[in-house]
Amino acid sequence: MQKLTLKKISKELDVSISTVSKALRDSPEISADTRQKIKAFAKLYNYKPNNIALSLKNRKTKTIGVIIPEIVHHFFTTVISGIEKIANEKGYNVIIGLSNESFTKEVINMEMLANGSIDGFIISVSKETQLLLDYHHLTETISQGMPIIMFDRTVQDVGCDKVVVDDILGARKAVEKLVSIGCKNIGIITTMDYVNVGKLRTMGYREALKLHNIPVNEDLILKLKDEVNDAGHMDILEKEILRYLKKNPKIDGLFAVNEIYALSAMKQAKKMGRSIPEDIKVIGFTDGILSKYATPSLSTVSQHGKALGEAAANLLIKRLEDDHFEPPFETVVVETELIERESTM
Amino acid sequence: MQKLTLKKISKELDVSISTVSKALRDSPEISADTRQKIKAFAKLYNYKPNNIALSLKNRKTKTIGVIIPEIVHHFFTTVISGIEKIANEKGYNVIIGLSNESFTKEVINMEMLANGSIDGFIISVSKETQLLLDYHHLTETISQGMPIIMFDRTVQDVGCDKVVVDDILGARKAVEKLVSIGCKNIGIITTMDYVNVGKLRTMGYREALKLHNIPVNEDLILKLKDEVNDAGHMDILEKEILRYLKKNPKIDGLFAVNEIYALSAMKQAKKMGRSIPEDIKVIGFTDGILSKYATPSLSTVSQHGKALGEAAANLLIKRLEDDHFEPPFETVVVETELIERESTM
DNA sequence: AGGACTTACGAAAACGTTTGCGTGTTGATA
DNA sequence: TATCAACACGCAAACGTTTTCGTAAGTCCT
Repeated sequence: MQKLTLKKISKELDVSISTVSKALRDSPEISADTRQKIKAFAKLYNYKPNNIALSLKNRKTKTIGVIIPEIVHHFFTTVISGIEKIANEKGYNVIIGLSNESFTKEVINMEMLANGSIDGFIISVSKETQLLLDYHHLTETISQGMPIIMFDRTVQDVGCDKVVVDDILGARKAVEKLVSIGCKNIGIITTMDYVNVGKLRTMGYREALKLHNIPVNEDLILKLKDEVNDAGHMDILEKEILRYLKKNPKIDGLFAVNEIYALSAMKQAKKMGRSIPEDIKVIGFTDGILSKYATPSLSTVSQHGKALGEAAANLLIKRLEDDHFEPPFETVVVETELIERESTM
Repeated sequence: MQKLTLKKISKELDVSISTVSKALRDSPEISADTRQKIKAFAKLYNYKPNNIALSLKNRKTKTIGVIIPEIVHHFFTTVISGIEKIANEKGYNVIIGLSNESFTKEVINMEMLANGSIDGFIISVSKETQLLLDYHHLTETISQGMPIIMFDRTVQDVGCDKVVVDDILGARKAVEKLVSIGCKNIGIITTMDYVNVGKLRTMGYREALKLHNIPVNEDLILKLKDEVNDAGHMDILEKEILRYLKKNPKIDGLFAVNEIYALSAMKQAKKMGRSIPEDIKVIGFTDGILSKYATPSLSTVSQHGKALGEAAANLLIKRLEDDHFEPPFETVVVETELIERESTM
């Protein structure tokens, strides 16, 4: 039994297609009699209008495209769940494209979707895009009249709405917390500077120290190359961290820009015979599942990913429904929250 | 600058729409001359055919719908990444619907997508659906000529392709491992029976014991209610587990049907002064991020989620491209793998 | 020069909707 | 009885493609 269409109904009931359409939409043009008949038939055979045809007619697909670097990542999934929640409430679908941190895949994915499949984008750009500084795919999409909302990994020079977490403030609050509970030698484990969020969180770290008149010791800043993040290279990551900890034995407080760095650090510290939080207090970034179930559980800066996703979706849908794609653009800042757990108690 | 269409090109170049279409598709009907001219123009202004129009014409959307209970869940995200990989390779898009473990949302989501938006489904049903045993949305979709691939949480009585992990065997291998390294009192922390995978893994546990002539002690089987999985109810979960461990002090081996149960158990055991793996060896299920970064790192049964997703996507796309939606249906079993880490060393 | 072919293009239908407009039938009114 | 609303419905266009078919002009042959 194939899908029912207006045409089939019209044939079956011996009326015209337009009569069927109007009847189903309760047009007063159609007599109550035939209206009932048609609606009964449609209900009986469970007629549902074809979305594609509607999309073509209305020039709206009611679906939004989400482009993210990776999906096996707790933060991004929370963002998606927020997007999906709002989208669902407002009758939108969510189509997902993964860039796998590759510029090319990001471009291809966007081009694939930009040709009518979706009404607008929500995107967090790949690391490679941040490196190459090539944003033509973004600007071109926007100039073709398709709205984009950027989140988390945003790029300054593209004009569009953005939803960001206050990385600097979040990091600052974390480090200040460490200061306030008595840490004298606070280190940071972070990423290379071209990763936007890593850079910002490092800035927050410096800010906090300056604020408390603590001189910044560059030795205490460990910048990890991207490669160590690969699942396969966990050993390298751990070795780097171990070396860092050994080289800086006076560290009594540690701020890591993500969970993995934080947990690895805790593990290596324990291996060195130092206990947490007694000897070293640790705070991470991103309230993922790891922090919660670690032993000791990890204090962390929550980014409220779901709220972020909700904000992005709301922003996009508002633009779409208002049919207003021009500046001024908004930048929503989602507040971070320091969640205290065992690693700083 | 709005999107370019065939019509606009045709107007601009003063030819007919069909000429443009044919020229762009390299039809020999069109003279080399005009062909070049049209292609140059199209390239210059970056013409891309409208996907929606193509979908309507071809009655194919080249997108596949994925319905899962939750996205903030490592296993599901790995599955999605596998699906997306294959989909991407074959020119398909992936649209995601979240049921949040609710039957109603599952039905609504499917109905929303089934009306032309997608070519086929890949689905893992919600717990509520498993409880209610109501599969009309699945069977109806199939009878309308839309193929469905079920994975992980499958239902027996729906005729369609399936991709499953061998839960029984995986669990058996885990428990046998515990036996082989000398555990005499092996407990299991599992879910209520209506959760399919929990039930199967419990069966595997029983099988393994029987195989080694170890009598099953029902006290050692802890079945946790679903509610304790909510992020907010972690304390209840931990209390339940603690009570269980105290009631069964002789436990020296523990098999948990998911990571959270396993990690919580390790934490509570440590709290009781028992060390892992010396006093209690632990194995979990699902090779998530928690297992890898736990301290001690957790031995676990990997389900190869990505491979599972790839298999599902391949199965679906094969059906779609072959235009063959009838039985016989396949059931692909993805092998599990026991990953040994510190918790059993 | 007239017929048969080839070449090069346009018209139109189809996919499934929605909607403005035209039109035949009815009943009422003058 | 002629006029005219009101009513109830059908036609056709439009969204952007692809593709089949029709056809005008040009070429070739006898």
